[in-house]
Amino acid sequence: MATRSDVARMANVSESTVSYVLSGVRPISSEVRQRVEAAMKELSYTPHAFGRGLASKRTGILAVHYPVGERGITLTALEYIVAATEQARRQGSHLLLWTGPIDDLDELRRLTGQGLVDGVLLMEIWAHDERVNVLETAHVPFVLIGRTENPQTASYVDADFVSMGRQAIRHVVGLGHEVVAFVSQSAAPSERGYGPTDRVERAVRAEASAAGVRLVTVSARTTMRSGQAAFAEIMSQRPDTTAILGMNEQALVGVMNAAAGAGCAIPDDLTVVSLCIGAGTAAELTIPAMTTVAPRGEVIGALAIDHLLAIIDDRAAGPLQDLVDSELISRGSSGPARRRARDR
Amino acid sequence: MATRSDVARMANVSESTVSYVLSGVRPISSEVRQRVEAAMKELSYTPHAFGRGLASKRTGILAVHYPVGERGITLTALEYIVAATEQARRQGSHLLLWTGPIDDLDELRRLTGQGLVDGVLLMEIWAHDERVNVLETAHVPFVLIGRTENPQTASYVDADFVSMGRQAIRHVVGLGHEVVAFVSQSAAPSERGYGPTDRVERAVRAEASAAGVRLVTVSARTTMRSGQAAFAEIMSQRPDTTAILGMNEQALVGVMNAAAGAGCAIPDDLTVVSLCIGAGTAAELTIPAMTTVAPRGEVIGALAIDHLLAIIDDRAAGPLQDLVDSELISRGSSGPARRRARDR
DNA sequence: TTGAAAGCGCTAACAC
DNA sequence: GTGTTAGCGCTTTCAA
Repeated sequence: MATRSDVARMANVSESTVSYVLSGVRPISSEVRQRVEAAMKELSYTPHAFGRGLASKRTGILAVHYPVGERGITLTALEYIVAATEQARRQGSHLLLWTGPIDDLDELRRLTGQGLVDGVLLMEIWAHDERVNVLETAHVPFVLIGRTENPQTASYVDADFVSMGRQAIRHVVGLGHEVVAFVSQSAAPSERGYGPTDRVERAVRAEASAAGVRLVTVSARTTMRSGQAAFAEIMSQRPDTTAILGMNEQALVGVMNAAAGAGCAIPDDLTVVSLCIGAGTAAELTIPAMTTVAPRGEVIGALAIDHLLAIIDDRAAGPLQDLVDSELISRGSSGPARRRARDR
Repeated sequence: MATRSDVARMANVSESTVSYVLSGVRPISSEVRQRVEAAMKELSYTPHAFGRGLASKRTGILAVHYPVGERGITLTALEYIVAATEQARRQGSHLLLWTGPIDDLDELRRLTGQGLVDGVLLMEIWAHDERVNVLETAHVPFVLIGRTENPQTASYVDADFVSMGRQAIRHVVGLGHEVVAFVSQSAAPSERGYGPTDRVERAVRAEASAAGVRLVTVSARTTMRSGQAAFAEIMSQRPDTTAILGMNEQALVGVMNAAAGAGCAIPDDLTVVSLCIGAGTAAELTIPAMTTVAPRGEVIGALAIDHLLAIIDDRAAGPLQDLVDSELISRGSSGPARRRARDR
């Protein structure tokens, strides 16, 4: 591998001149520039990342922490990560993936203490997330994908769950539905302190009451069986329910299945809308495919990287905080409310 | 951040002694060792990765290239990546994720030319994969997850697709099935040169004929609708089919759906087995859940990292080539063949 | 407009 | 068993 001094020798200039040609912070005569560029091409010279990193205090490496844990990784989360990777690359940085436990703060300290990374992206943020403190005291630039309960000066990019609930309710209201059920997610121990589910639920409630629709809420675990039970419960509580929302895909698959079993056609007799906060994989696998309201992962991931780089480059005045609108994708599972329901 | 010289000063030793305490390649008196360790703790010293990297020619960073492309990323692939990340961490290395196009060889050259990474893991290997040449001529250690048509001296870890086909056939044969259908995956343009689908299909064919079962093959695209059509086609060709295998999840969901529609109960009337080469997400979302034969992603990912580190450390005599057995997970979609089928 | 030289934090001979 | 020192490849002041 050619080094800067090889290039300098070949171009008959000093070593520093080569650097300045590359960085462009100093005027260079076009004659010298040409010689240097020719030499670089000739030797197919690529600056050495570690040499540069040592000297410049900038490594060009960002890390993303996605604690895989028991929940496993979801396709939605993956979308964020891929988007972040691509945006980082576009901006000339590399992205390092770390999947260790969320509470392994020592490892986080070690990772940042090594001076390996310029900044960190944090995912799966808890309401009270210790990682924030660790990074703040270590003075390591970071951006949350998600939010703590009180982000204060922390920079974040998050899906706008309020608008997510609003979009879902407005969608069904626009289709004429008046009695709507919400399948909420019963909190597993591992969910404690994880905010999105609560936010979505509150938003759905608020928007439903603002729109004057009757909302019945039942809760289900993340299994199909539980969704089947939820459907039965809904129908016994409010047989006139014409639309079911939920943010728990597996349960919604169970709901659709139970509906079919009960002779209830989708979307003719029943509308189903999935609010994706996590998985995002079942929508295309049901018959009919599920209408979803889902975060725009590619926007969130890329924006988080932009913010992180802005902070690293000291271009950010205060904390950078953004909520990104979700996207409604109307597939086959939602349609106009039945006459019958209206006539009632 | 404390540096090595801070530690040396505090412990009243030379700077190199600090290094040797850390690396252990030189005998150190216990008295000195204690002083040094105390100083390191006191200053909460973490060796600087870039300093070490520059001096030692070892960066402690590995890269994994997963070309996301149009196919998107699958959960199976993700399992490999997460397993690799965790194994790398366990071995004291970091893993950098790169998702650029498979044919962006210049970017690959740049990545490795920067001296950033010690080695590379390649995923989604094509039959003729240019990346192999690029890395070989650049003398960058690498390991394939998958195989080229002729891997020769390249190290790889791959799922054993022959055993995968064999396991699936043996499973249904063991359950008494004698007429079996195989839903093959019609090759999309983006699949050209991607080997696993072919390997599985050949293995299924060979094992079926060895076991003396009748095998009818139909092909389907990766959609439910296509799977529904495939079911119809199978039933018109061989109405006595009692088991359907496939490696295309979406199509299998369609098959199960069409079967239900035709009054065909699973697993009582029909057994369905999914050979997972890619997605691996639908199995838990059908009713009943699908029996699968799937690669052991956590084994493959970890083994690939071990091999890569062995090559980097020059511990590998020749190419390291491994096939990893798949795992049959019997869920609800497979069961004994109906009497009726046997009586025939 | 260009060159010289002092580091960045660490490793690994080479001395003693 | 321990210290000294010459780099690793690059950036960036300071001089010219």
